[in-house]
Amino acid sequence: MARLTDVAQEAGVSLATASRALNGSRDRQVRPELRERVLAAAIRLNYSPHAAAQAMARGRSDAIGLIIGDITDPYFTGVSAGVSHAVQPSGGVVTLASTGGDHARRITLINLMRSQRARAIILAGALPVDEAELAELDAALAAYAELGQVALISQPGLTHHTVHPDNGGGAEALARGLNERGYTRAAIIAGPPTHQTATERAEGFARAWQGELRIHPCSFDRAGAGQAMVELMKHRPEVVFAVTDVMALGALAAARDAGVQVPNDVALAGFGDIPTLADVRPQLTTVRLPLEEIGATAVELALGGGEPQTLEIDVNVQWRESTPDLTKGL
Amino acid sequence: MARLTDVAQEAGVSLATASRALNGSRDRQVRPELRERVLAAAIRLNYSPHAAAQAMARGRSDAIGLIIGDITDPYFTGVSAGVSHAVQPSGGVVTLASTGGDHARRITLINLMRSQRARAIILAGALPVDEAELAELDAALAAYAELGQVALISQPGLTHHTVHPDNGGGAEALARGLNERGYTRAAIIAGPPTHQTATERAEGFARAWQGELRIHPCSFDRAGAGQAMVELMKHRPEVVFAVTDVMALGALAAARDAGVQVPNDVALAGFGDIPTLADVRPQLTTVRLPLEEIGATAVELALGGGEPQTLEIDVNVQWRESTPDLTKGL
DNA sequence: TTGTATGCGTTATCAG
DNA sequence: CTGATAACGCATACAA
Repeated sequence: MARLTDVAQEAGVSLATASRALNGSRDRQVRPELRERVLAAAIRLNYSPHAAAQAMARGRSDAIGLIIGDITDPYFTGVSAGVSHAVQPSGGVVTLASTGGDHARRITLINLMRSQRARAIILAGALPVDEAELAELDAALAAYAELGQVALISQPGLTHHTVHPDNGGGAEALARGLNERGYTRAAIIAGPPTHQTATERAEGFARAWQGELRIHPCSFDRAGAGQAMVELMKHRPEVVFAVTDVMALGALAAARDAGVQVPNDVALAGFGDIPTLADVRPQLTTVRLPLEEIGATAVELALGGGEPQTLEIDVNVQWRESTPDLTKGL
Repeated sequence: MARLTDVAQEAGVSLATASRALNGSRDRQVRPELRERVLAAAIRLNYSPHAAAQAMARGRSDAIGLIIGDITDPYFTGVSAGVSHAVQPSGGVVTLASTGGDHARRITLINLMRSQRARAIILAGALPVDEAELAELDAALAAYAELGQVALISQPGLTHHTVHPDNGGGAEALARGLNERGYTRAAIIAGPPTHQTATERAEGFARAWQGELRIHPCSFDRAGAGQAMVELMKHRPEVVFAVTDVMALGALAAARDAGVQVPNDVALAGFGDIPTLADVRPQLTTVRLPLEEIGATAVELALGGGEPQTLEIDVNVQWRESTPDLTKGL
């Protein structure tokens, strides 16, 4: 593979000149004629700059690291798309890696990004509740933070930039709206109590809800929600709130399997408004998270630098078929 | 940020020893006692190896580049998950980037991976049909190929490793099965004639189909498929085959909007079996692509080296509600 | 087993 | 404007 030295030689100029011609360092100019010669030589030799060498010589890298939970999860891919688009203009490169929900792997990935000397790390996904794990995460991020910016997409709690969707507020609005629509007996498919995002949503709902309420914990996925739904059906709630859309879909499938009709037998609401919902019937009421905006905001924060700040992202309820208005007759 | 030199000094050993202790080069051993000292020093100084420096000194990188079309597309995320899992054990790092379907950006990304000196490039997505574009792509890959392995997930046609889902065969099987189920008037929502994957599927279907057939080109997405569906409805086909699931869902939505019922008024089939389908009713007949397997196979091929070879991936039809058997009464 | 010295490809500093 | 040359941080051949 041709090196810059080779290009310089081929063009009959010095290494320094070749570097300046190809890279265009802004303080040094190169005579057009020479520049042409260098460019031509580079093309002739099929030259490709050695990114690692550049990074080392420059002492910095233009990569930004994005760590997500699961690449097949529409929540994360939505955020990733936002990050990707936002980074494009600044010519940055995104290194995407997913943890699969594994704490150890998340730490590993943070250290990996540190090794890469990434300009920033964006970490999407709920913070661990376990004290030891949180401390370990904090330590890993702190170690990185003396090198680059960190932006969290989750809950406030660590001293880094944070993008925080208003989970509690959204769930509150949902609860109030359901009350107004005549519902009085609700149940929450709440996910694990150890999951901060899940908890924020469940608590927000509970805070605003007027009436009977049953809270059923379960695993933070489709299957867990399905099982929870089966259990909850025994108590015949009027409406079920699942703390994520994916879980709401799991609940919907379980209901269908059990011969329970949504919304005739029970109303159902989710959280997130993932694209998948467009093709689901009945259309699901949910709380919309602007995923792309969330990702883009994280990039802004991370690249902007400055003191750590927390940005709240507004969410809003999308009322749809799965939660009909009971006050307007059947 | 602490360098290896600092660690060596702190531990009272030479640079070389520190390197060997932390990295464990296999031909040189380090006395356990010294190793402990180095490890302790590294932790004390919060040392993090400089990946770029390592890459340069070693003359190689352990990153593998994955280039996909769209990160929000379940087809690509499925493949990505497969790649990611397959790479894990070998300790590799995946750099994921998406082209957004833009040819120029794809070329840019290939060159970027070349700059990174990635050990392999996995390129997922249909090859361009445009001669000039194909030539440019070929050139970019050829330039990279003298440095690392290339694995294509698409159609055979370039001299690199290729993972090729049997699009034509799958579509043929679908067509035959529909004939057996009593259908005689079909239509294809075919996508753009310039899209190789779309074309393989449409042609496979046409090849095996016995009876009336109308082929309707459109853009390779949900919206295009919806418009196509509206057009096709005027001709009252018994069954419509959309060349991707996403397009089938677009068609389904369009049908619903037009008051046309699936499968009562028209049967519908897709291609891919993306996870989304689990929550769609009626359950959609489709041709299942084993996405994770496809991704994993690409990794095997790329990391295995050797002469370029093409691996065909078997697909199979999933018969579901959207294409009832007409020969069994209503 | 340990240490010394060299080179990886590039940028940046400093003279010409 | 151009050209030597010294870093950048690490791995490794070679020497001890």
